[in-house]
Amino acid sequence: MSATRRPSSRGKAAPVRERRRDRDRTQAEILEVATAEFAEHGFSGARVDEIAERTRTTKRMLYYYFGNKEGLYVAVLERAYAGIRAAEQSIDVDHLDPCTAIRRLAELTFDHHEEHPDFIRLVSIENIHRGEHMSDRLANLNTPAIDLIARILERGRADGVFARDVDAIDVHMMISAFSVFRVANRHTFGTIFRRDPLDPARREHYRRMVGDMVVDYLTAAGA
Amino acid sequence: MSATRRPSSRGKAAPVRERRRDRDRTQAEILEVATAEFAEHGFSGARVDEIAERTRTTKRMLYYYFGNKEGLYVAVLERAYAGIRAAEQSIDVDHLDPCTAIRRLAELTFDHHEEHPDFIRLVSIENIHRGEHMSDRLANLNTPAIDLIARILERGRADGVFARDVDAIDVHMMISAFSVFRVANRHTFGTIFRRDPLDPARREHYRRMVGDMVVDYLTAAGA
Amino acid sequence: MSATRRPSSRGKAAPVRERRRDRDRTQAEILEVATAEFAEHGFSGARVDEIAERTRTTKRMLYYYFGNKEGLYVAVLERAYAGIRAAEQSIDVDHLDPCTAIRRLAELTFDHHEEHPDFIRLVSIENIHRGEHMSDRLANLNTPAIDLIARILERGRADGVFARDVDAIDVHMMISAFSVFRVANRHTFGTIFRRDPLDPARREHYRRMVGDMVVDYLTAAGA
Amino acid sequence: MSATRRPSSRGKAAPVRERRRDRDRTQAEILEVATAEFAEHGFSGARVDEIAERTRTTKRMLYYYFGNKEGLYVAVLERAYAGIRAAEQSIDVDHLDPCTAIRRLAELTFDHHEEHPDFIRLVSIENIHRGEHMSDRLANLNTPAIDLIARILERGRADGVFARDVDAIDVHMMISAFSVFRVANRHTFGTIFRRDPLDPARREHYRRMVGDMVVDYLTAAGA
DNA sequence: GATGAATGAGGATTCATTCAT
DNA sequence: AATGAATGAATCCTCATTCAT
Repeated sequence: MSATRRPSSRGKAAPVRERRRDRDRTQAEILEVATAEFAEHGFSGARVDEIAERTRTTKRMLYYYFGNKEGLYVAVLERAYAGIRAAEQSIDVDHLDPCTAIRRLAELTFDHHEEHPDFIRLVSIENIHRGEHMSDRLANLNTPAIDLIARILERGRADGVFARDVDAIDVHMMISAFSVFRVANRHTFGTIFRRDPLDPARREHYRRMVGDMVVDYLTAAGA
Repeated sequence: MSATRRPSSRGKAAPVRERRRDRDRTQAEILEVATAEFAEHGFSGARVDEIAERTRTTKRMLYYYFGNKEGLYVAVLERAYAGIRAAEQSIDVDHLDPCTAIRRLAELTFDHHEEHPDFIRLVSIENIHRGEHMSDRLANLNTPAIDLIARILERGRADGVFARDVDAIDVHMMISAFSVFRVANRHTFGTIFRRDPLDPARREHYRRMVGDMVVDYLTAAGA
Repeated sequence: MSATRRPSSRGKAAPVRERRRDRDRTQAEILEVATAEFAEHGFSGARVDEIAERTRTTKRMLYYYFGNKEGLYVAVLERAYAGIRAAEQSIDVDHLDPCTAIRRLAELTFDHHEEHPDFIRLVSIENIHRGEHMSDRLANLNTPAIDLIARILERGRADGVFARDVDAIDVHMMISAFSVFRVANRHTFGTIFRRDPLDPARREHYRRMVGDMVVDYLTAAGA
Repeated sequence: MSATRRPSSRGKAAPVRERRRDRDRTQAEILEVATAEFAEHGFSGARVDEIAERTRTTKRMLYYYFGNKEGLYVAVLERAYAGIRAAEQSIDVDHLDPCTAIRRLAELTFDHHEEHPDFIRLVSIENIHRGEHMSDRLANLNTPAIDLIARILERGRADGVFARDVDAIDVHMMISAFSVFRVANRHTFGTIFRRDPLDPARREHYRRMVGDMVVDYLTAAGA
């Protein structure tokens, strides 16, 4: 208790900035908990009470900061997308030859999705809602992955190694499809075919598979 | 229990066979409506009242036939999987050369998913629930697609056209990933990249893409 | 307890009609209580919980029967207007001479409003809401008072006792204004002028006053 | 208390008179906005947040100046009554003959209420609350209208033109009833009888009507 | 005098499910 | 085999008010 109480009451200064930091910290905590709850149960299944209870604040604050359940959900979604954008922005494959570069990018996407199942779940959930909470802000954000792929494709074609006529968005879709499916459809696929796509023993196999898939497609002789 | 069961067969009506047909028809109607509702809103978002209202029977009947909301959902899910099984069972590609055969199969999967978005939605929804409603019955059902692919792979390797070392389930996963993603993630992908994966104008392109992808992968020189 | 339990379980018959009567009785009870609550506190001030608590049923039933708070309010309002319509319908002044008849009608309106302060309050409340809950059904109902007044005016003019050129609706407004004001504005008027308009000691005086007012107006020499 | 009061008058600013003017202006602005809000939605329906938001000050100020919601409402009510008092105080009809004078007064009341629907609404609202916020201050204020009417009645009786035995308060009630009803019950009356009492086309008719009504009543032959 | 963040208590509404017949 | 009425337990949300500075 007393550990969380900051020594704020000295003199008159410093409070505004600190209060704002509190505010941000509180919001961040709410978003953290809400992300878990929405990812676990979907929008309808998520419980506002449950989120509030796992926070140091009260339910009232969720409404104070985010308006209503939907506002909170949208904030969660935007935060999730901001995360993957940040991850993509730190990728640098320009120094690799085109084949290695695109394989590397596929593997990083593969890794990211495996490590962020909650993001994948949120995306599935949002698609069930027909993307109705995707604000324009999300659409207008830059998409680093596409730019990366575009540069790789350009180099690959200049080098003559990529024969396939396809653009960056579709290549991204191919990589995403595989990487997302493995996480998103893990349970139905695993149950029906008795093979868990996330089984660590098969991880390397699948990781190589996504790279092979995209490289083979781009370099195919008959393309 | 037995006290409430009346002999009922007195008077003119009550032919047993006809009553059963009525019963089946009623159940089928309920399942039809429930499929739409669950696919549209997910398990938590679906409303029992809504399902009942769009049926010619009453809410009480849902409980009479399916026990509770979850029982109805499970029945909907099983019916949906039975549908795709039936579709797969009617596929015959044994007369085609391996490359054409696998491409054909990929295209049929691609077509099926495009034509059955509700099935894709139900699968997404069930994965959000971590497949907890996937009964053993679903797991134990035969999986025609896998058998088909297995036969094609065998022929392809015998002919020497398929160099890639991969089994039928993983090939199926690759095809499914692409075909499912296009439908399942249509909205988020479409919003972010401003390209609707289901745009009819791009349909042929994507259909060829899934075939190229799997053929290139299986036939890759370096494999 | 056992007194309220009807001996319904004999044989198989009779339940439907009886159940409906129960239903009607329950609804009537809810409306009775709701009328008091809305009249006392207005729409916003009224508490659904409070209404439910003073009923033999539960809060859930209010929603079952009336949809929501507003639906209940509208039902209350319509029932209140139905009451005054019924009262007006039983008035018969055709056998009286025009002056006596219009005076009689004024007095009956005066009496009715004094005896139904909750109706007057509901009308005030609904006017605060700009009549937004006045359904067309209310507007389309016949208005017995107007017909009565119209007949009296006609006779009075035929007899030559009513010189004033005015129609039934405006005469009704004059009578209503006085009779409603006395009840509706009792408190502010009473406080400011230290004279309670509903003081029984002044009742006869005001009752005669409304009659004089309308008769003088209709018969005025200079009209 | 006194600990929080700082001397404040150090440096250039802080002229006491100016600060008071600021204070008065702020209060006046709050009252203006609060009047609209309370008149529109009633006491329970009014929102403190809404009032604060439409003001240049903050919500905290409402509490600082008026204590709580009820205190603000009382202030609004008193201000509203002060307004009509001021209006009445500027009336001068002593130079007119009694009939013309009382008709003039009735018309001025009629005009005032038409022009101040928010005042009429506040009065209705306060009556719903059984006048519980009418402070003694309101009761003790002088009532110019009554004095005016009293003088007119006296002159009229001295002249022999007013035969009716009635006092000023009751005459005021008759005039107010008509003038208030027309505004206060506009919506219910208008809906039911399909005649808007505030229709500009009928304004002159009603204005003459209130004058005729009171003059006829006071001068009636049989009185 | 002034402010933005915070909040406890309550308020309307919904939902899957069952009861009586 | 069928039905309309009924319901307990949540569930989302709001509101006047106060706290810390």
